[in-house]
Amino acid sequence: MARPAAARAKVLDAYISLLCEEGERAATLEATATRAGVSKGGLLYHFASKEALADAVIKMSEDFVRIDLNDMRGAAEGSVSYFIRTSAEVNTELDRLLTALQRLAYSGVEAATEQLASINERWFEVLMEEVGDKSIAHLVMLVGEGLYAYSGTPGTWYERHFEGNLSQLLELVPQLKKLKTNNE
Amino acid sequence: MARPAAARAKVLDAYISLLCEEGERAATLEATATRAGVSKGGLLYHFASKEALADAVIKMSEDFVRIDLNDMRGAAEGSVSYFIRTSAEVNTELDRLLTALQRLAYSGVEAATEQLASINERWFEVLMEEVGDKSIAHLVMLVGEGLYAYSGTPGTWYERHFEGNLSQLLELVPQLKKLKTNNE
DNA sequence: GTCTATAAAAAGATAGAC
DNA sequence: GTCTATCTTTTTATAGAC
Repeated sequence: MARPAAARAKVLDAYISLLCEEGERAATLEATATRAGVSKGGLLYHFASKEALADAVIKMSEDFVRIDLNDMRGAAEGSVSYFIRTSAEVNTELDRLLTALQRLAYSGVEAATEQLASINERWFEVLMEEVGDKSIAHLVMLVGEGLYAYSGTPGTWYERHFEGNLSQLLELVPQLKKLKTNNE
Repeated sequence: MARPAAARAKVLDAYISLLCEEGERAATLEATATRAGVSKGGLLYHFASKEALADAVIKMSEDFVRIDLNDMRGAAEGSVSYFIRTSAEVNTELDRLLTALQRLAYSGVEAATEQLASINERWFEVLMEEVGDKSIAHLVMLVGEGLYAYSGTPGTWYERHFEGNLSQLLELVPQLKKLKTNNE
């Protein structure tokens, strides 16, 4: 089995797409199977339950996050710029996975909540390595989360006012890193 | 009917609580009715359908947002500080309503998505009145969204690293307002 | 591996008694 | 206004043919 079950990957991709584009309520087994072009029975051969589908999303997110953390640490532009820039990216595989995770978490899937917490913890560690100051690292985390949240929801002020201005935000990064705080 | 239907308010409150604490999937008619201490039939007398419940959340959020926007405009500390400070507040009625809205939006309820978009648009307007510069207003919106997102999900780095440091973030506000951008 | 058919459970909603 | 009983639809999951 050099290339294991192309159908399995199609099902998982369909599930993630539905989560991202239409929300958790729409991501039923039936809708997922249909979008993947298989039957419900076919889907359930690869994923024995809905929980198994969610677990697969979590597992897949972990693979992509590890790559991201590695890239972030090695980024020539610095981890802060890398983090802010990529937080605004849409439709990368990592972004889709994070969005899917969030939809699951907000629907009540505990394991997804925990994975998101773990991811945030690790991003924060890498940022701290570069900026040293806790309050500045906090600020960067907040900006990143804001970018992620807004870029993922078209139709808000973001689309009308912000989109395209990311470069200006990135120009502020060196100034952000020099803000003075009262940290001990 | 000086005090119309205490039960109705209890049902709506139960629904909002379930959305916030356990996610949209858990907020079924049955669970909502049980938490409110009424039967399913009793619930359906006040809210004819699930959609009616969601609509009531949206309507109620509008009332509280109008008050918030007014307070924001009149805040002695300035709208930026007010916005950042209140974005980190948890368990205020407005915060609960915004969280409930978000859960609905991410589950696929269109009207909730639209209401959130409208709210963001109005916050942005008020911030612009104070800071003038688009990029700075963007930055503040992003920080606020980040604070809101993180403060609402216990168990992340926020709880372990940030909580209690809000005052330090607020001390950065005057510096943020003086950042230099290349806006025309 | 994938399908169809079917079962089992959960969720949303109606009807009518009180 | 609130309840119980019931119905319908949707969703999840199983069984077994191909």
